[in-house]
Amino acid sequence: MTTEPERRVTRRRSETRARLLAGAREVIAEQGVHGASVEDICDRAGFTRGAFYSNFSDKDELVLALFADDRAALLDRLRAVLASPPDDVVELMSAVMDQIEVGDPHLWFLTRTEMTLHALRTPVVAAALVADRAAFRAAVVDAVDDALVRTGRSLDLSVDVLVRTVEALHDGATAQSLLEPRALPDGTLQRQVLPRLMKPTR
Amino acid sequence: MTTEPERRVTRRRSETRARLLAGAREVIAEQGVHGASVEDICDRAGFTRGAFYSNFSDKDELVLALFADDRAALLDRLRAVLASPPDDVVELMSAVMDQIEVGDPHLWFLTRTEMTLHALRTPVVAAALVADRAAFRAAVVDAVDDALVRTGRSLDLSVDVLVRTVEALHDGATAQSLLEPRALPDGTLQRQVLPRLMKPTR
DNA sequence: TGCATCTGATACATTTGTGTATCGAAACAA
DNA sequence: TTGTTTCGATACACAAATGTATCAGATGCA
Repeated sequence: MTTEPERRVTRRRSETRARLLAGAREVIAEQGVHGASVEDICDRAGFTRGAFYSNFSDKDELVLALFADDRAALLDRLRAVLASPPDDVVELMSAVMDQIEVGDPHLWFLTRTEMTLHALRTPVVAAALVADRAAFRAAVVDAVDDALVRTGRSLDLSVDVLVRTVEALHDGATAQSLLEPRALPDGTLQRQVLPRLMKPTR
Repeated sequence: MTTEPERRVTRRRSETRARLLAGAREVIAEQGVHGASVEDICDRAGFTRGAFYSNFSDKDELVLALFADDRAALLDRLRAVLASPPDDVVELMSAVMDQIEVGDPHLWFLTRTEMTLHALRTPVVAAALVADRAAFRAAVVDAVDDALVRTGRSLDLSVDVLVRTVEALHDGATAQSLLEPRALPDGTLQRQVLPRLMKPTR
């Protein structure tokens, strides 16, 4: 075992890194992972490529960092909600769903979709994404089970299937809402369909 | 109004064009619209860039043609199914859903997702996509309404919302199935959830 | 068959993107 | 402060992609 170079990270550096990631998120949303050049990203963040290559070895590394950040942030938000879960399971699932998407739906959807595509094309990324999603589902399943026990009710649908369905529905519905904001305001479909999926019985 | 140059299209030419489109579909699925170079596409189709620029003015034009083809083909398949619709509405919707996706799910999903992303970034493309989807939904809604009248049943859910939900669910579920083919074989989620969404009543 | 047109390959010029090397300036420890 | 380390800008070399011009051979028509 050799000791690490032990580089200390200055405040300036971590802010530069954060700004580069934020810039990358926007540019990638606008142009896609391939379409976004390193130069585009730096311009957006207000740096030159020197700063970029000082912080990341190449674009792949930045993209990985960006996606990993997003997934970690999602898990954090989820845990925050599940810390004090509502008793009503429909409310609970609504609250969970609200955490999936945060900030501008456009930016969120494009980033998430780019992440999915990237995963489908890159097995290592797929593995990481699948693992994080499994953790997400497991946490929700536990919370829903607890709530059911607490209130003495039950669902006639596997909770795991329910969570997967909610995820799938949310993704697809958001795509439609972004394409037709007038005809289908964001969240409309989800709100109409979710209660119908889970009719708890005593 | 000036008359068009009136170029006649030889058999060879249309086959070249078709092969270029087929090559483009594959390469774009693998690398995304931006990631696919014109040269990549030509290699895949077995041509050089000369053939490409003889048939398309640039990559944008080819991408537009590819997506337009896909949408037209979908509408054709739909009409074929609706020519002899089953009486049972769940069966009917299943049959419709089967037409959405055709061939290799991987290729299908990646192409469709690239199309959605492209539309979200390009208003003109979005308009075309939205129009075609509206036509799709309208056709399905009519068919379902007919079937309901025929069998003297009714649904407790707007048919338009139902169709949108099925589309959304199908997209999201396919993404999950591609990422986790073992845990969630293709179509599993759809088959479990669809009947639950539409409980026809007398 | 012979002629005119069309098609797609090749070669070139240009643009765009990547990654590295260098160095002044900023940040921090003493 | 002063000395030392780290950061990010600039400049350069190289690679990849695009689009145009040209032309030999294929194709279709008379």
